[in-house]
Amino acid sequence: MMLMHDQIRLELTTWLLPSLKELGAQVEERQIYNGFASTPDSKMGHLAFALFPFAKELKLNPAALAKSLSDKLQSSQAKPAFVEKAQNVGPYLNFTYSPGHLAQLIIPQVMDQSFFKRKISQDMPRTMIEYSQPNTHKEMHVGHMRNLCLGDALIRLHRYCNFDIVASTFPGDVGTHVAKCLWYFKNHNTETPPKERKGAWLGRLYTLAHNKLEDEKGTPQEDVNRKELTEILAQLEKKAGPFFDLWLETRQWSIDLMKEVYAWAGVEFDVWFWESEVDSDSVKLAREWQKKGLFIEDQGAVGADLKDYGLGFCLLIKSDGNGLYATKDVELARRKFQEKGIEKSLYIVDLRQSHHFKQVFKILELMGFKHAKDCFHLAYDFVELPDGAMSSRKGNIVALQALIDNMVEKIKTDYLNRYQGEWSTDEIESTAQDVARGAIKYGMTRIDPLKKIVFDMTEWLKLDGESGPYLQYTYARIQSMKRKIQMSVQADYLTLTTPQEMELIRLLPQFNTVVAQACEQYRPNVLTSFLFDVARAFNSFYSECPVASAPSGQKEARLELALSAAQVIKEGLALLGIPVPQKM
RNA sequence: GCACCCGUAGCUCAGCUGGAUAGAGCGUUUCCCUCCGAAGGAAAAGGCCGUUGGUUCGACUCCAAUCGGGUGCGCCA
Repeated sequence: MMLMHDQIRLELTTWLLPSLKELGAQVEERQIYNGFASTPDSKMGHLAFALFPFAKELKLNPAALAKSLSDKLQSSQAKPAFVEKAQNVGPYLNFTYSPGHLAQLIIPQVMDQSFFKRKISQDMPRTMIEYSQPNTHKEMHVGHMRNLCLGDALIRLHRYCNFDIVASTFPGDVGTHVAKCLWYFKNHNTETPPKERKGAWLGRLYTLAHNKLEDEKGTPQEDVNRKELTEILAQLEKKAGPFFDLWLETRQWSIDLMKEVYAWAGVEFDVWFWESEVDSDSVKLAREWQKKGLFIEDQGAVGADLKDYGLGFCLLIKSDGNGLYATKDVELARRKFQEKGIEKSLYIVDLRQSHHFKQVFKILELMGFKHAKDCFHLAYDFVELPDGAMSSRKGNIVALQALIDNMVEKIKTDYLNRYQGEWSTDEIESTAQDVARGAIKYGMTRIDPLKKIVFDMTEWLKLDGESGPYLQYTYARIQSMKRKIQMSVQADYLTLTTPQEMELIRLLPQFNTVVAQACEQYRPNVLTSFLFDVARAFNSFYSECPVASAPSGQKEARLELALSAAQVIKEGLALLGIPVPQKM
């Protein structure tokens, strides 16, 4: 359960509760706590409390109730220090903050990190988040990156909110795509494998294989090809023969590629499930339930008839005796709960699989699996190119490693090479890498998961406006201030009075609430837009409020405000897996 | 045919469990580095929130219908 952790709302709640009760309302703390909303304009106050629901209960005019409440509050002694005034405006009670007092409350907590350690929730179910299901023998592209960034961000968000999270991945290392790739490798390839990035090279062979097979459809060669592929699949099935050996070797190349990508992205999995490992057990499980009568035979194949539930027919065992993706997912779900001791299971897979997961979860339910209700598919829309969908079969993909190289190069030539001589080559390189991480991860998480992303390379290389580098730049700017400005006396927070200071102070304490919301809604973009607001507020403050030249006391307060903004940005970006450079 | 997702400014997107005058970024047009980092800031222009009904004191938000786009629906994963 999510807790009421926002100190500002809590203090206001405590203040309002007695007065509302005196007025006859049957209210609980949480109702009030959840009743605060932002005002349309800071001139009207900084936080609003709408009286509609209480007026309805008391059968009063909301505006009149707001007036009575406001009157009662004037005589109340418990007014929080950060409230400058509470004013009834129509049906609302609007609170205007005193920026200095709010700063006094918030800045020390942010500076000593205690703000980020508040308990946001308790008793949350042990949850497995499965994400990143790349195929071996194919190249990884920007589409995979969306899944990776989304999954990683959700894991970090959940952990921040006290969830016990098990991160898992389920790569596809068996199936016809593998056979096609190996077939081409052995029978048609003339190139020698490169020394580095073999996984990417192998992925390109897959595309060549696919195209060759397509081209030869309808020719006498088609039959030959099919027989060769069947033989390869048979060897993989038996786990013996030259193709099995080749599979072992090339599979590792793909795994190396995945691991390189994961290392670059700072992603770590607690559990790796392999399709090849659940394959045979999954078929056995399906056979058992066929005997129990849950799955039926039809046209030589076996599956679950889900027509009563509007889910059609879910095929589980092909007429050749092999299982399918759904078969594996049924067995995998069993393993997750029974072997890993989880209480909730989240699957991050693109929305094309929605139907698949509905079928799988229904089958689990029909099998009497008590955790069927604890399985959730988080569907996200995929990444498209300006000229349409990406497909490794067609080969029109933006390869991940190429994208990263491209971006790093661009960052160096456009920005960082100007520091040559001043910074070491390593510093330039690692900063460029971090900025590229920022650009890609922010770009992938800033869009609502349910909306598609059109990947336009030139747009992504711009790095201005609402982007990861904008936030990183803001952070680096503040670090630079920190290096240059000395603090000599105690900060006098009450000197913080400008609208820019107010706006920034008002935003910072919302961090935990925003993170909780992003987590609950599985939408990291809630966090990205908040961080962007903070950075924008800071940059506005920066241009309007001189720090170094401010009188002592105010100088310290402003610097601490800036440093607090930097802390929030850093913590927030960390939840998106984005590093912050000290300079850039 | 059925199901799911999306439809807000020229483009890309925000808009919290319904609430006060719908907001950003990019692009366009102007300004701002004798001052802590211009990957920055300030300002202007740009909207019948796909359409039509309904629920409500109140709808971009909820419901229904409809149009447009996308994706799925038995031997791929």
